[in-house]
Amino acid sequence: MTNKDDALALDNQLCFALYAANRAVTARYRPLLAELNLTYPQYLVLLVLWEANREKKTVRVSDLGKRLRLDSGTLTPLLKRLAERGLITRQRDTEDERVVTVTLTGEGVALRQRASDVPGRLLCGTGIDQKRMMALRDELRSVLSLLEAQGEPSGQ
Amino acid sequence: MTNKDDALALDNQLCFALYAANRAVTARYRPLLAELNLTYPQYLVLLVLWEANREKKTVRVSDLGKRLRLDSGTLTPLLKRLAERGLITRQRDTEDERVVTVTLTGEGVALRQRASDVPGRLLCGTGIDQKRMMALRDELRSVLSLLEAQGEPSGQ
DNA sequence: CACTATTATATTGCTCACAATTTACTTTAC
DNA sequence: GTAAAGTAAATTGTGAGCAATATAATAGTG
Repeated sequence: MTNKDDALALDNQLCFALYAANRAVTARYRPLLAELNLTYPQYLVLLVLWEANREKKTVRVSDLGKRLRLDSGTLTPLLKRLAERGLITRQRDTEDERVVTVTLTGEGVALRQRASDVPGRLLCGTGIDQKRMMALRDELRSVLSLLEAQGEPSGQ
Repeated sequence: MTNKDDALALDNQLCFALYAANRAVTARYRPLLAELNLTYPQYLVLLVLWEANREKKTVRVSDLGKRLRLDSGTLTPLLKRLAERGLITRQRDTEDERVVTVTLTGEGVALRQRASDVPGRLLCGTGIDQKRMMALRDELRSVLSLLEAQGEPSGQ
């Protein structure tokens, strides 16, 4: 009795803590990203594109999906909005016409500099120090890999 | 240069770890909650209602909002769906007609038992032990309160 | 070469999240 | 008591997320 009550309560706490913390962080980003006219998922996509751009790598929609754990149902409309804003171009690969390659425009590349102070501005004043942040990040990553590891093999 | 590059690197960002871990956890819940015909946010709302029910407390829409950090734009349609399914009732307070009180139906109360094994089933096989889970929960809570603490005072 | 399976993206439909606005009611000030 | 300010939900509109399905192209099999 108390066991299952506790289980439901703790469950409540951990899953809710994750859920609430995630939304609190994105809420912090919102005003900063609004200055760049970006949403949080759009910013994440651009982070991947900026990184690839520096390494002269091409990025396909499926690459973004793997990296961000998002499917085409989420990415396609998001990328269309970024394309409409002139930050990226989407074009079908001529080699394999199933593939769509995403490329930053000049404007898209330029936006990187305007975004470069976002991470710094976000944390300043929160009282969360670097070391603690990285420890939490590492713990979350570890949990993520545990969650992603199993389920795949046995799952249908 | 390298500093700002590192800061903008996706993998370095706490926010992405949080974002991905949160979605991975809700993805784990999804099949379990689907058996109860519930979504994850609906489950969170019910956790609050079950708790309040045990303490014989009444819950208003605004109480749910405070607890879950959600506004009426999210809660109203969600609660309407739960009401349509016969799990809750929504009724305007006669004392103060601006207020809507949310109450579990018998079916809503009964669902608690069917949900009681969800937390146990979720974690089994992930290799995440209780102690670690609680530490993570505490750290997330602490970060959440830091994020929520400041911003309020200066903000409009 | 036809046939099947696989892969990559797009589309549709449903459910959050949240900003901005609206509606209705209550409280406060005068 | 009436006007103004404040409060509680609901509504509207936009942008995710994701399941399920559709479309189209490639790869593999006989």
